[in-house]
Amino acid sequence: MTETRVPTPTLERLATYLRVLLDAREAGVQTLSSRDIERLSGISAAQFRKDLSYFGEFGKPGVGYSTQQLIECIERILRLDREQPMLLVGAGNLGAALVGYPNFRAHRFRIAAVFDNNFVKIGRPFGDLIIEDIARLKEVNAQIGAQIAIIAVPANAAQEVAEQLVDAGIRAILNFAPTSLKVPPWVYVRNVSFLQELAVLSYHLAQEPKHSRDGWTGELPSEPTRPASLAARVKETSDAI
Amino acid sequence: MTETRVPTPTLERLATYLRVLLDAREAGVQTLSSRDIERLSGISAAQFRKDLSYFGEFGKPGVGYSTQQLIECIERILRLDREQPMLLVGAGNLGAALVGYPNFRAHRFRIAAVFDNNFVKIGRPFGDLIIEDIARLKEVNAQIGAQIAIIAVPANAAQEVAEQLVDAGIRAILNFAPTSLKVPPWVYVRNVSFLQELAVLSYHLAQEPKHSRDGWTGELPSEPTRPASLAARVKETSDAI
DNA sequence: GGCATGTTGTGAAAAAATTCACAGATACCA
DNA sequence: TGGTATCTGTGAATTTTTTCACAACATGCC
Repeated sequence: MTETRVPTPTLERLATYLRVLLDAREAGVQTLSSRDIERLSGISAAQFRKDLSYFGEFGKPGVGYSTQQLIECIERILRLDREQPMLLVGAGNLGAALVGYPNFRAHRFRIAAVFDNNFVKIGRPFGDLIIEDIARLKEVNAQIGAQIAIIAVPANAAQEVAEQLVDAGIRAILNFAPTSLKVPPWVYVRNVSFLQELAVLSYHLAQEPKHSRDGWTGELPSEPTRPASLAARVKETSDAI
Repeated sequence: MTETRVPTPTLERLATYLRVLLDAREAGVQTLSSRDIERLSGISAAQFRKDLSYFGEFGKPGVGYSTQQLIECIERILRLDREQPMLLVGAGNLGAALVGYPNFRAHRFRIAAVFDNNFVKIGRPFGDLIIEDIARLKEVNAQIGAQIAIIAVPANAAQEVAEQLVDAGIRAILNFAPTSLKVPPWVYVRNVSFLQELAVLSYHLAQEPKHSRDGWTGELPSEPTRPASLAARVKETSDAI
């Protein structure tokens, strides 16, 4: 493992591995092999091992990976081992969903401030926060020191917001607006596009199904070696996301 | 262009091209070259041409692409040329954001029914709709005939929901729950994970900035040949997503 | 110890995706 | 008409990512 750049797909999968590992720890599983990960995540065992190999050696041949240890390693790699304050711009429905998203805290992400440009909303409570005037973005972030921001405003406002964020010292942006942001090279942007996702789904509907229904039993190709407790199903009314 | 399977990244980019084309049409632009697309989308001209080549020949050498014509072609490819009813499961904050998402309609996606398992919510209005009992999923979809569904429930409920959706005849699922769904091979699933996106951002914060700030002027490397109208900025209070 | 079983880490091979580079087509102008 | 400039479509080259396959290591059992 020398000084290679890590592929983005690898980073994306790392978050999946972490989720699986946390579930396993919850279930009291001390050790997992790469094949266990494959079964639990749908990502191939070889892929998993290769992904980890970019960062070092974490497993023990013949045994597997210590759940606890690997969790800690991945959290360190992804910088999930420290509190990460974030700025949210756009106090609409999506913003509300993000502010209320319960899983953020488990990964030490915290929305530290919400901004909007609608003077009717400014000053109103929003989750635990008060909606701030977008004009005060730089000022507020001077206190917070967030490096990550989430853009949840309409496309026509997104570029301007991005520029304000960059000015406020933001180095990474999660952009939900359907537009291509132009930012300086030291700012990293990831776009989330619901329409893009739906479009890809839609395309696949058009294709002839390559897989027939024959032979599908509804049973998962599971290995009976592990107790079912790992995949225990919580069966109760549970709040939607 | 023979019978090749289309790469998924190509499909994802198609939605981006479409967005750019719609903006251009709105601005009255009749024709676009692949380099225009590159400037507007950030995706390279060669990539754009290669992507289209999977589906046929749409441009005119020396001229470019007819905005209107290419829009129609991409909409046909992505099956965006017909009404597409969808089922939404999970009437939480995220569900609310999706039901209220304005851009769906422009692409002929329509959330036709919302389901939840929380008896307190069932029967209550949700956007234009009434929240239905998840138990009636199959029954309701017998009327609607949706092929696409969106899962916006917590991870521990997602697998069960997926199975009910499959039973109700759904063929494509957009999954917001942080879990790996097991579905029959004729069902196509795409996962959206906010945590995954944030984790990748977080990782990049850790990396040494490869790009120094030197030479960044804030100016985009734009070509002055086209009128600014195309990138006209709407400057007003606009509702967040 | 010796052997059977199971697992990792990783070069090498394969597959997939992107970029290059250019022939050929179109438009425009003098 | 010929010359110049522009732009597409695509085979080939390149780069990136995934998969394969196996040596080396660990464990448990007799």
